[in-house]
Amino acid sequence: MNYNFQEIEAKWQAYWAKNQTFQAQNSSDKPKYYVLSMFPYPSGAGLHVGHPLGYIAGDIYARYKRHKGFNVLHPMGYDSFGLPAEQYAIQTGQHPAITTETNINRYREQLDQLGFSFDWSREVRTSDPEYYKWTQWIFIQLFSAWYDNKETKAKPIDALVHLFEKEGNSNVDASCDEDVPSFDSSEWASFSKKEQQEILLKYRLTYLADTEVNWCPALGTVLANDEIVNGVSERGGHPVIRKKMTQWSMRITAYAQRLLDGLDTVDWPQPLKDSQTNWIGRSEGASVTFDVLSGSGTERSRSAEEEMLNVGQEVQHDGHSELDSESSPFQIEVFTTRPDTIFGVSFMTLAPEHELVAKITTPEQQAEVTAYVEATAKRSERDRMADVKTISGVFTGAYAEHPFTKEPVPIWIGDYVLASYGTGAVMAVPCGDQRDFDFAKHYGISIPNIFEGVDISEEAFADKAKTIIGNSDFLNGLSYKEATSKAIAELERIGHGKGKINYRLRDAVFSRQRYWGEPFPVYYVDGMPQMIELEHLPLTLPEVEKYLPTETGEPPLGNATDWAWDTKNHKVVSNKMLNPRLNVGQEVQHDGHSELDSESYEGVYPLELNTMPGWAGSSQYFNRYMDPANTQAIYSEDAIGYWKDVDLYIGGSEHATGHLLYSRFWQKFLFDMGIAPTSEFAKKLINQGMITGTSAFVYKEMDSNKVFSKGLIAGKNVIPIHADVSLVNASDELDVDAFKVWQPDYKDAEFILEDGKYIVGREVEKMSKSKYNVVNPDAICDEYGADSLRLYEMFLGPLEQSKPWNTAGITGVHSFLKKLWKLYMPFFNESSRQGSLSEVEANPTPENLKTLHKTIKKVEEDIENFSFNTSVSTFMICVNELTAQKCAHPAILKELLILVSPYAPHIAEELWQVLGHTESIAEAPFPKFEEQYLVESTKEYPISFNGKLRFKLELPLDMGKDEIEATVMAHEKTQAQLQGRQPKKVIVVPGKIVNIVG
RNA sequence: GCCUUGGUGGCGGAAUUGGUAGACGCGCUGGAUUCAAAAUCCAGUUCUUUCGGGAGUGUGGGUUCGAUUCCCACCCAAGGUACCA
Repeated sequence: MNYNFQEIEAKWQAYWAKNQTFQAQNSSDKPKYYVLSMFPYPSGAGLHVGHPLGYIAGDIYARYKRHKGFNVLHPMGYDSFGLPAEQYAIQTGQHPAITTETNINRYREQLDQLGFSFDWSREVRTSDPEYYKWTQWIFIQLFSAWYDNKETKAKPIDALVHLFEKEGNSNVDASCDEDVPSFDSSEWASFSKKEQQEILLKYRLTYLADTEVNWCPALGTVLANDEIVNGVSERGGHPVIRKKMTQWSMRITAYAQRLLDGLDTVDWPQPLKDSQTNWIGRSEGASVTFDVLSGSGTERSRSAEEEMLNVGQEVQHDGHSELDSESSPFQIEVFTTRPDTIFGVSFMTLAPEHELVAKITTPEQQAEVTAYVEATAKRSERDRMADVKTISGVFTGAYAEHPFTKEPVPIWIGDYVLASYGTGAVMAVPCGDQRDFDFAKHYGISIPNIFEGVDISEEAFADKAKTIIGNSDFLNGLSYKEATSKAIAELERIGHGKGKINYRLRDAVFSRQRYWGEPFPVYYVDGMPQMIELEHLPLTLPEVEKYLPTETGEPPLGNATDWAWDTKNHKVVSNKMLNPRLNVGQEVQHDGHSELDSESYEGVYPLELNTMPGWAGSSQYFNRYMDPANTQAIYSEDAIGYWKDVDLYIGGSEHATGHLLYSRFWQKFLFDMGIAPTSEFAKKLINQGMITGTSAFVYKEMDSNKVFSKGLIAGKNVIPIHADVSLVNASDELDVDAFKVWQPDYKDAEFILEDGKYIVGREVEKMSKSKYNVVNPDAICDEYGADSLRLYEMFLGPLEQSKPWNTAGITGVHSFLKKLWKLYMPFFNESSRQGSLSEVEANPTPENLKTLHKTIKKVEEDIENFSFNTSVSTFMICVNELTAQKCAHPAILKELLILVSPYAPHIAEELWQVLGHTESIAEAPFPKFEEQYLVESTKEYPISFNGKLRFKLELPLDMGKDEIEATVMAHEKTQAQLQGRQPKKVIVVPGKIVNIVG
């Protein structure tokens, strides 16, 4: 009986589906374990061999935990909203729902083929209205909440309204927009409904705001920072510009500190934690306010000219004490991480976009400043970033007053200061910051030294640890730390600043001008957003004629004819029902509305035209799996109370600052609202590495029709052209005829061979359709089976490392499976297709037991450490040893099967049946390792001299230290005598090893 | 630049409370079986050598009887991030 993997795999996949072997229950006597692999976006290209790597690892762990007696939840679903389906729809008119469905079916087929233990009864799809109903619901929850900085948690907005009614907002410390006016309870009461709503919107965790966004004209949409790579869109590589738009935003910044703190509580990879820490970008320092010196009249202008003339020298100003007495109309707030260096300030720099630039610039400098601001605005963000070396800036003519010395400080503008970080203004300390130093050098601004014993003639000194402040009044002689806290205390005392923590993290823009995403459950009354009640959700996507933005520049949903909300009947109605006289802030052009009865307008309002971004649907899917069919709530309290959180999450590191940050944010919010029981959703996370492709190249000579084999290209001017890897055999030999059929452009090309073969060049690249290096799992399953593929993917190398795919090596694991199969053949009874145990009676030999328990120990350790690659080796050794031992004992073979079954479940099930079991192996208890079978009576000790192996001695294990020493000494004496030298001294390191010291 | 991870045969990679470096697999070499091939099985395979040995885990130092493993300095590669004040 041969190992017929195709028959076996089909049989067991059908068995698992029919018996719902892997369906999880939401309660159990067993402890729970939740294994989750990141759900895929079902792209049209299907799976390649790189995709299943993480799924296989997760599946092995899930199956292992099942053997270990856990109630395992191991679900799978699809992140099925996304741009590719929409792009395809724009090109072909095919509805994205249809292409998505087709792709999902293809994915399912491919996944099923690999024998995963997914509980498909819990499948979710983010584009399913029954799923995105709850995405919309979470949006409403965020809209209905504000963040209380005092208690560092989110609270219902009703509580805030109550506070406003009682005492206004003076005692409220909330994460909110900066331009919130202060008011008391009577003022609040006097506001109109609309004014109240406008104020509340500034507090809500999701809010509408005019934000400067990354607008991609080619895609007609807004992109998140992480969707832009090197200044162009990640998808398509189109240019991106800055543009102001009214957008929904998520107040993730409220959670900045908690997102940072939470990282210490989870077992996630360090690089991933670091990249989130980096992304949040906490810096500790102080905000300092500088008064702008008023009187930018002639006197001030003259000073400015002097300043410009007396470059590099300290400028003495007369009469500025007079100016001090004048009250300053403007203040510049800066953020600095080095308040200790405040006496080193010799100028200030504002971002060109800073709002004060226009107000403080003196008439003399006006022309130059305006020209500079305009020139900067024209340059794209990309140009500005690419051009870091060029120093540019302009003096505004204005001065600020140093808060301590009261000296005037010239105010410059420069594009090295970013409007989007901090306050868009810096106090420049050229002696302590290289950029300030370079700027000062370039424009001849003075560089006062405020460090003790440091030479700053060549470059700035930024080493905090070695800093001793000098030349700084009350800070003299202090270290960085002491000076910082003292400077902050002084600033606070004189009312010119305070300690501050600044974050790089920005609020997340949540609107997308796309069709294929979740619609917002939002309609507008008098321009103010209103939420649709839960019982009327989901608000499903409307049909549209075309998927592009409208001619008036509205998002694709602007094309929908039925996209208005009837608040009386709680349903979507035709746009024609809209009252065109309503001032809704959105242009709605309709013909023929005059025919309509004005009553049709009553209570009908326009709906939001934007859709949610890709990360909306993926930010809570892991919790929805716990109770996916629930129509009353996102999940029941019982379900989430039982499963709580993900125990093991497996996925790619590319989601570090996107999905994984947003998901943590939503989880913390739901935790605050008492909807989720934990504030982190995944205890442990593993990033599987990427499987790269091995591209093949042919070499075409420039200006000729010749294509040279790899060995012949030296000294020739050739260009490498990708060849499809399926046309190349394991020895890098190209099937030239097949290549000509595949690329008809080359059908007349002359292929220059070496030794009668055309040898291709090889290079490791990312696996991609365009590089023709994609290896498809289907072909491999056909030829070697899913079990071979699963084993091989694990065998390739450590899970977390990226590694190149090379199909050639799969024969190794495949022949292991054949050997394993052979081991069980004595039990195979052809007539009954069942094993019979009667033929065996002998006990397992000590060798059998030793091999087995060695394997149990290693495999268990490996799985716990996610070192799946080494356990495949362990299996191979085990099978080789048992084969050599002619082991045919069912007790040994049974336990071995359970060890193998997480890795190669189909063959394990089949052989399990061969051994006479009628139930699935899935629930069989994991073998227990017993030390006694590994204990030996003697041990071989390496005896070394000066680190080099001299000889080995086999000694009884129970021998004491002195005895070993004596035995080795005796041996050494004999050796020394034989070699005619003096014997060396013997030292025994307790429990370890024997050494001989000269 | 900064942060992180890593650097071991022809290749993928084993081995860390410091203890025989190169497990296991691929590839390669030789052999068995076969009319032959595939498949299977056995043996060999870090380099070098005058067959005694010598060298060897990115480079240079250090600690130690003994270092792939620990310490210091440097080089290289991959990933992340970047005028972040």
